[in-house]
Amino acid sequence: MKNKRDLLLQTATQLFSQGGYNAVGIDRIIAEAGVAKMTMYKHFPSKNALILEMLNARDESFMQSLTQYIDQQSSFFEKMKALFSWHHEWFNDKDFHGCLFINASAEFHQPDNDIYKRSSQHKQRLIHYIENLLTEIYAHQQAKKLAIQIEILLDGAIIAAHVIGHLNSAMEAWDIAQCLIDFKQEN
Amino acid sequence: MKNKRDLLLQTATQLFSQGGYNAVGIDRIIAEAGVAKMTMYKHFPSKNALILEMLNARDESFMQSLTQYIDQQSSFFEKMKALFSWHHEWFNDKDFHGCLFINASAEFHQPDNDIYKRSSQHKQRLIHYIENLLTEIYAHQQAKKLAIQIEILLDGAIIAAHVIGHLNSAMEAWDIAQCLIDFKQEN
DNA sequence: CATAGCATACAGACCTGTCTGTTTATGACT
DNA sequence: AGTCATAAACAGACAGGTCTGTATGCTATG
Repeated sequence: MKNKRDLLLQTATQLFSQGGYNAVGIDRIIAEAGVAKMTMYKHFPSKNALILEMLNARDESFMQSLTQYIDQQSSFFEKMKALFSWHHEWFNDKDFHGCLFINASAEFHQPDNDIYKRSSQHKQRLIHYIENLLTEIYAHQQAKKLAIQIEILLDGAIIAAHVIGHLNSAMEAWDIAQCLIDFKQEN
Repeated sequence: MKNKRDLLLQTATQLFSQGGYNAVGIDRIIAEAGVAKMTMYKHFPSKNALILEMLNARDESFMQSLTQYIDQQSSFFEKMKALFSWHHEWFNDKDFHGCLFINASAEFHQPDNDIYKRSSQHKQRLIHYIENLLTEIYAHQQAKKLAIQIEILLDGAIIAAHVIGHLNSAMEAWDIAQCLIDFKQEN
């Protein structure tokens, strides 16, 4: 049997993803995880704390999975392409229910809310990673601007996949990115 | 005094926008609107029905405002630019709390949920409108593909503005669009 | 024996939707 | 113009359910 804390985080990730944060209660999470309520409250002092820790874990596994996927490629062009095809695979997973951070922002968007701030942080971390990828080709200033634009493409693709059900959106976004990025300087 | 039904819809729009759908209760809506609970339940049989009607009204006013704004322009280039600058103004409104339809999809994303279906419908309606704009320049097939890509740009900009707080995202998206669209055929 | 986890009940708050009875506005007829 | 019937909105209590978080004992395993 797994560590109860990780089991709770994993169950919470799945249920919050499927049902939303406010709609899914503590009782359902502990029932699905097969864990007593007191065990959960020993590991996480509140539901909000559970959500925050779950987002932390998700941020970590998201970035790790993405970077590993991209690191398999060597050329700049292939790396950028991998950035989009990783998203394509994500959207076409049967358990895709949108981005946990975007969805969290939808439910908790008071500026001082920790969950909201954590979601924003995740997106900024991703932008920063993309920016680093781009510095292989671009100057600092331009990489910064392009990173934000690519993040716009990726988030737009997430929404198109989730809300509209357009499961090819990541490839559409990649089309746009190719038109946006100048690959001529490629090494 | 206004029509109570419209007053309720307007109050619901504001409160759901600020606080989210599940977090805002009926009691708070009727209190803010200064309307009795039975009056609300006479106009809308349930909270879900209120949300649906509110989304209908928002869809209508959204499209009307956008199309009026765009119709002020005559050239294709200026119309496309207006599409993005309308969004820019929206994001920089002090009452901007993200897209009501994206946020609704985040809270209700069971495939058979009416609210989810309504949200998807709104996005599709917008895509269709953009597609019509594009047919001025492009062939049917290409306009269809481009419309989806531009919708990806707009939704990405919404997320960047709402989640990351990047209030210039609409203009960044417009930059991308200009690189995507061929204006040489402009009349 | 001690620690971790179990089951379950409970308090208190809140939520949706219903019920009742009162007040106000409207509008038609004399 | 004045009167009265009808409809709409009002206030507020209430039922039944759900939610979070706490408290209490019991069990099993090392």
